[in-house]
Amino acid sequence: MTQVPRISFVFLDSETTGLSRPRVSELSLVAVHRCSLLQPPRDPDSGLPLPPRIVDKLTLCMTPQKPFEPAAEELTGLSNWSLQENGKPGFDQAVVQAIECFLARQAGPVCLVAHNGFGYDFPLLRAELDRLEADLPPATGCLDTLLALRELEKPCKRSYQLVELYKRYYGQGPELAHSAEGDVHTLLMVFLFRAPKLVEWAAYNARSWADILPLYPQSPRDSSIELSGEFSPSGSIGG
DNA sequence: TGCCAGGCCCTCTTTAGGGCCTT
Repeated sequence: MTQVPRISFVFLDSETTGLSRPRVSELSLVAVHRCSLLQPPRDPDSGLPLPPRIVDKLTLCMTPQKPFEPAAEELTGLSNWSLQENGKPGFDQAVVQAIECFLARQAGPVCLVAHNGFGYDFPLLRAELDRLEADLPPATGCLDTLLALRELEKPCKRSYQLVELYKRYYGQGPELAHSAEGDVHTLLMVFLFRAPKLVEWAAYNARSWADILPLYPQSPRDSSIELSGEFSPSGSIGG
């Protein structure tokens, strides 16, 4: 059997204001013991993996200080109004500290796992951290299940949307979709279905967090939004 | 004023174009 370095896997999903220079509105991190990934409990009838014991979980909602795109607001059920009304601060130093503490609790090295992570979640997290001049531990690894599963299932050409993968593996749709916590659970179950291959794949193909570039560069416009600290619910910024 | 993502992958490809994937 191939020897695979001992890695802690942390599953990550973010909800955002949309697809154009997005800001994070919700972030969810889930840690599962390595043995739970490789030897999960299984349904005695179907043999399919059952949800494993989650050992650490962090879900944070935050006011993104940028108007939601209508499609994102409808999809996620979050809005600038609801988040601000509930007094949720933005992606600030407290969020950075929460992430740092969460990762520090895991037996290192940590490998973050996200679906389309290289194209979206990781560069987005990098952009948010850059804005605060913060960073993650340099030894942090990154695994993109979209890239990995496309590679492992070649020549499969069917959809690789997270929900479609879940349906394909488990024969039904996930219970929760388009909340960070719901999607991270869906991601975890998709990972479990292919866990031995993905764990081995990660050992040789995970990228370093240090190689993740921000989704977009910081601009003076970002700073002006930040400094204004407010936005109008109608969508205009700063008057 | 007007526009508004972008990287990756596949193929009817490579001097390109279109679809996928994330919200």
